[in-house]
Amino acid sequence: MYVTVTGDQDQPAPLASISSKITRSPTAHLKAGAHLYFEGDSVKWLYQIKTGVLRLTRMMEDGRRQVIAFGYPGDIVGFPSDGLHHTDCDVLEDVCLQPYRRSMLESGHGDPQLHYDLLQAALREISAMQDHFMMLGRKSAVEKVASFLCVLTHRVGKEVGGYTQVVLPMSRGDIADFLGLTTETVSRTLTQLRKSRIIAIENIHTVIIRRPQALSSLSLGART
Amino acid sequence: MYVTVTGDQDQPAPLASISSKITRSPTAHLKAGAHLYFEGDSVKWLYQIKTGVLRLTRMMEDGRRQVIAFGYPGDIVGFPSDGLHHTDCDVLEDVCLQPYRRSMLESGHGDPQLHYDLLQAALREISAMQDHFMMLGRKSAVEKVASFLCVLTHRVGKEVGGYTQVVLPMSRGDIADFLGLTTETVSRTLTQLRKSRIIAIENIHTVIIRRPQALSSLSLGART
DNA sequence: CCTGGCGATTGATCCGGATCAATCCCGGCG
DNA sequence: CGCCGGGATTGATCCGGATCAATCGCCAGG
Repeated sequence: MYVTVTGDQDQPAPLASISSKITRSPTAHLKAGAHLYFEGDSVKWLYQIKTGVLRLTRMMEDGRRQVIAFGYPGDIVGFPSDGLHHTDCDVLEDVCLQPYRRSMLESGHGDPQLHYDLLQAALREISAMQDHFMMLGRKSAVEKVASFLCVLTHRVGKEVGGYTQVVLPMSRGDIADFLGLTTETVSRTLTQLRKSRIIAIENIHTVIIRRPQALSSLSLGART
Repeated sequence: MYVTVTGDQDQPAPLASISSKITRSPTAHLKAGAHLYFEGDSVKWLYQIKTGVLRLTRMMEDGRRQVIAFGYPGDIVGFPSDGLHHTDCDVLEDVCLQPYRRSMLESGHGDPQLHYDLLQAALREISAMQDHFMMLGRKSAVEKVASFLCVLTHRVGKEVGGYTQVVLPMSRGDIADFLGLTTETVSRTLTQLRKSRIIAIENIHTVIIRRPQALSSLSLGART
């Protein structure tokens, strides 16, 4: 599953322990900035993220960009459609990946459990994307940014001195292209959340969630 | 696959001929207005639409609605996530449905071909939804409406006197909630397309595509 | 045939977020 | 240490689409 708002936000990281037969290949390591695949490439492998962060994007001819998802540990990326990748994928923060042959998803001969797990990951992905539709189509800027921070809080927040710390390896522009906003609006919204003492900005890539409850209310549409 | 903009718009209707072993149950018929399932229901069946049109929706507590997809003949609806439905589904235009047991997707014992076909449908769905992200996050009102009409033209357009006729069984509000707009904006945009002689509005539920090429350009971002 | 009602259209105005335009901040490098 | 460059922030203004508000059009029911 990707970083998207889900109805019940406390579901465990999916596939934390995927089937562990010998069908797995050795893990791959990639540095930030590396590309995992491009739109149009034919799919040979799916990847489960062990550590690090990926970025999945799609572009229009005129350069407009949509970040489809950020891939965090536990997520599976690379699902084929008609055998091809339909997004670009590159590395935001050094990753360690567990590759699985595409055939493990599509036929599963030899490892039914892995086949099942990959299928379930695909199905969860559909559900997560449906939630993101609501985000893109119907939420205001504040609701979008608050939702984004809420999800990250639950997925990768770390407890530090009573508060939750969230690292944002992506740029403001990436967040904007994920939420359907501009960099300026993302920046202004973060400032606004900081001024209302809901978050604190430790540095450009680190925020502290000071009032998680308030953030959650905002993400659902509470005014101000 | 659902009604969503895909990169290559002329791909054949997916699963037009799904595996035809005896594992299939008798078809079901439902009248417009009937509900097929609700969000939170546990999934027992998937359905392939033979004829008619379905509407998949998701709601926020405060009543904001997102139409996730319109289901047309050939589409499969009802993919489970954690065994549950994550949208409501109701009937816009009388449907004839071919049900498949959920187990056919998840294990496929007894009919590997059907299992494979359902999986491919799920994967195509992921890809279609990614395209819709670009629509919701990055396209203008005109681009959204033009894209919507383009897709319907290719999927369900009928040739009538040299032009293509498209039937819209859904209301303007449904279209708005699908595209992340308001009814008023959808209505105004259709009027605008009519005045530029790109479409003609035969009646509320029927439009004629007079200049498909112009419509397609608009959907990709051509100005005016 | 008249009437009521609801969705669609059209008009007027408002406003949230985009756009345009400076700084600011910070990290890398000479 | 000072300079440079690119992302982030902040400010001023603009504009596309939302909102508020009438009609309009069409069909169902008396």
